[in-house]
Amino acid sequence: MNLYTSLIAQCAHKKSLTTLKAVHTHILKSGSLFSDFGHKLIDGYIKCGIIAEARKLFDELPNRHIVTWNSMISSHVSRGKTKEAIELYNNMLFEGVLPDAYTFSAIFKAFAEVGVLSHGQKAHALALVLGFEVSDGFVATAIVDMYAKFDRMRDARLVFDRVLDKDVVLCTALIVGYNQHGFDGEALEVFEEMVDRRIKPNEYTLASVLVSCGNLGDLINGKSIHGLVVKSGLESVVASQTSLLTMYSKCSKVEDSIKVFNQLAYASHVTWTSFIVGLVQNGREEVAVSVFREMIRCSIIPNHFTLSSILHACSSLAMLEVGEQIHAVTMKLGVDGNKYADAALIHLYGKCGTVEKARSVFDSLNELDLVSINSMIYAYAQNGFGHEALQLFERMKNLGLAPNAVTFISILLACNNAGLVEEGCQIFSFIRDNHNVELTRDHFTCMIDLLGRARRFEEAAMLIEEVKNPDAILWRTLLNACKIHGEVEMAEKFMRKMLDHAPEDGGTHILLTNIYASAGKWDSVIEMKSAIRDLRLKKSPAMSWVDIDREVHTFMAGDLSHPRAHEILKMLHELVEKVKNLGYNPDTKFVLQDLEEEKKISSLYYHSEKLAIAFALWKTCGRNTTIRIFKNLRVCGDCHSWIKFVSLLTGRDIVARDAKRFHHFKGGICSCKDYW
DNA sequence: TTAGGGTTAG
Repeated sequence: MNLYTSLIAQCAHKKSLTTLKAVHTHILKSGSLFSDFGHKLIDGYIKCGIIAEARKLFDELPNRHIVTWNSMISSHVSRGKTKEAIELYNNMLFEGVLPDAYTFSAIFKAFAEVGVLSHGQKAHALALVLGFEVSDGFVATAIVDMYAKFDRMRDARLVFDRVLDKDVVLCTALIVGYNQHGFDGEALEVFEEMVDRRIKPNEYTLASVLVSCGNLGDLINGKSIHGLVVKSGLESVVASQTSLLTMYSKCSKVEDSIKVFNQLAYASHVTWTSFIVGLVQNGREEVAVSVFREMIRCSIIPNHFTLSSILHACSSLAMLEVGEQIHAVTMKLGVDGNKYADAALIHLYGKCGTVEKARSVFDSLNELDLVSINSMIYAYAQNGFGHEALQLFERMKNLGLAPNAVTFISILLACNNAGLVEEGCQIFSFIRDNHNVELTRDHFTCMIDLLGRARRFEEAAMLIEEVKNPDAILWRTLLNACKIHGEVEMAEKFMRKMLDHAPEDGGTHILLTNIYASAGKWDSVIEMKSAIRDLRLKKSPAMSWVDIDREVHTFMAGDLSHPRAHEILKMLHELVEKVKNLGYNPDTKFVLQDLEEEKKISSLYYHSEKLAIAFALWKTCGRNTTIRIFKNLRVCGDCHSWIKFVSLLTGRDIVARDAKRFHHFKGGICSCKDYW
């Protein structure tokens, strides 16, 4: 008997299944009593990872011991077979075997995973009656963790407070619960409490509190916990490092995050991803792309977290070609089908002005959800496809999906960019009557733009009055509408009102200067310019860029410093002469300087978007690809008209993304139908 | 012979 016991123990220790099976057969042949060795064999099979065989023996075993029940239950839980674990637990109670601390520490995880709170609460009551809740740290931790997973932080806290001997794992479970539900302040409080009680935090604790510091932007605590990581000798623990660099990037200390990453001896795929995410969130998209390439070179496989982040980096910089390469990687890795990655792809194609590609990703989705539909509506909105956006909005409602604040911003933007005034007003009143969605400043900005551009200035101004603490952006939106319609007096009236709220807003001053300039009121322009000087405001220079063969070329208005300036100017003059024959007439009201007419015309020619297009046409001569240019400000009316003629003249499709939206020029027509 | 907590995304 002792020989079998020790043999089984050896097999379990070495995880040697073949020997275990041989011992098992030997026991059966020897005629020894199964009840004497059953428990040992079951333990052996569990340790060798063969749960099915353990279960078979368990079902045949008479007089099952509590330890064997516990082993069966916990082995099922740890392998994710939660339903079977709960079934075993219920059988155990049915047979009159009372659970102990080991049983409870395993079973609460199963209830949390299956998602039936009431069953978990019933087991909690039993643990309470049997006296395990306050006396056993393992049980208490499992209950705290379960309540946290059910989003019942108050219950978790009540249990935590009742426990007599709190240890590091129990405290960490509560901290994690708080941090995962957005209660970062509470997480830090528990951390301070444990430090006061002289409970030593470990790598699990530190990883979590660092995330909370990051979420709170609390660099002071973050840095002192960094010190603790070093002091505790946890610098080489990957999760602590991941949380550290996340903390720094969330506190906008991207350089520190880079420093942490560069000092790592090893980085897991999670660490690489966190690093990339931090870079993207801090506007370091280009660095993020090169880090992503480095990650691939190091044979670290990206997952849907990584891919959706890097796709967002491509969206921000409108890097279509790189984005397409990452789309291919996504497909190769089978990550397409993940809702976050798919939404990021739709977003990318929308941001790059390739709506048909966004739609093709959208059409390939097996299941539509709020995020994918929002992404598609936004793609339509930016590109001026108002009716398509509205159709999708209807489809969303028919599917029974409730629109959220993001949906409404996108749909209002869609109405705005397509000039669908009545539709926009209807949707805005719908949001007002629908108490599930709160109206934000963004919704108001969109409506003010829509109304202003439809010359409904008074209605727009009334909307601004409705907003608590209106910001300068709202007024600037209205002033921009005045500019489009040449309403100088109206603009002055709004400017006076606006100055009460945001007297030092540079954007508004510049806008009013431009309104005076386009109306030819040069005296007022001079006055405004001196006010702007007094405020020490700087106007951001107009800039356009174009990506050709993976190289980005940037152009500023009037700047002829490009190494190919000679070719660009030659092409530009040729284009201007040819489009004039087609009917292009330079419109000098877009020149915001007091110059002679002839000088005004030549200053129009050197607008940054014209330089970028001339360069792109020269560089891609003989190809028939779409030209994509990007501009930091809004495209000017004269350039808009010029590009239409150029698209007609050359037969090339031109897509321009300005600060607000896309313009697709084809055969002399723009997708915005001259409304922007 | 049996047990607990962590890091990344829209």
